[in-house]
Amino acid sequence: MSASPKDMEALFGFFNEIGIISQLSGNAFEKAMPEGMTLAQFSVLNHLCRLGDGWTPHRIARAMQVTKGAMTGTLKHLEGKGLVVVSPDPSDGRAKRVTITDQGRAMRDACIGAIAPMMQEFLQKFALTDIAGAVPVLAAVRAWLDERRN
Amino acid sequence: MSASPKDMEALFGFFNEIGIISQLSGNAFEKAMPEGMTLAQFSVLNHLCRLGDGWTPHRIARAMQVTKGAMTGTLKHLEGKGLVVVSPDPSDGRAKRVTITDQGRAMRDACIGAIAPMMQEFLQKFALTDIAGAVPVLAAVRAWLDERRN
DNA sequence: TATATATTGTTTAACGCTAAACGATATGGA
DNA sequence: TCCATATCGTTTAGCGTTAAACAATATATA
Repeated sequence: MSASPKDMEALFGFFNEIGIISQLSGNAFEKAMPEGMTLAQFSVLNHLCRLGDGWTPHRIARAMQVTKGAMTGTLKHLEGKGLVVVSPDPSDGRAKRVTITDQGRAMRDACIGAIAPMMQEFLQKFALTDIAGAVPVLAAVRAWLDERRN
Repeated sequence: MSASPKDMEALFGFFNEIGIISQLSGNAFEKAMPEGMTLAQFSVLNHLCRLGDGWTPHRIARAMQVTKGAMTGTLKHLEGKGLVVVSPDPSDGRAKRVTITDQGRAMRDACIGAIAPMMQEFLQKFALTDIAGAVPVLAAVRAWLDERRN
């Protein structure tokens, strides 16, 4: 049995909403964050803070679901601002290691603080349970897409 | 009362899933579509097919939640492939009008056909009701972000 | 009517992303 | 040991996006 046009429309609507939310929310985040900080840059800092640093660029790229080339650029920006340090891996001549600096940690905290008011505003409008309720489906879809890609 | 760190995490998780799905799904679409067609280009064609053409670039840009500058580029690509025609508006010297060509309609159909197998695959894994069930929340969030932006 | 303001579309700079090609280094098998 | 293959990071080309500045045209107001 093949998908009816009606089903296609519904799926389209789903992915369309997702795409627009991604764009609008990412934009809102970047407008709130300290000058020059992007969502991609913040995500890396946040990742290093939460899960520890010393990772290779490649492994960070995989964790962020992004290509190596994209990560090269993002790390270059972060390094230029002194928020991370990228040094050669002593045990592997091909690899590098990424370390977050104190400045980087401070910037990550500043970003979270800058975003908090918007989150506040958001929670006044939406019940957290409704939002959290949608996450499992989203996570399943994300996992499927991620698996399918490889 | 302010949002707890736990709440922030949950919200972060929500927007993070959204961002990744947007990126992965957009990528999967573009890989399936005819060579050179992008999601942005297809979206414009689809819009013109479904809601009729003769729109101004600015109005299309608003409908797609995109800046005028972004639409200028997308229309240029579509026009270069002969999929749309952009002509001056007789009644307003500033404006232009966008018309879809027969080739454009054919390309839109080809894109939908190319995407169908993936949709098929998707529906074998996910219940449409689960997906459709998430749409109202997503639409509400999208509406909030859109309104908040202005 | 004349001037100020608003709207439309384009252009540019900066950032993000992918895909593909490359150089450098590791690793595993003949 | 030597060579083929794999992995890591960089670079480039191409597309998408925003924000901001511009030119051209419309509209409204004084």
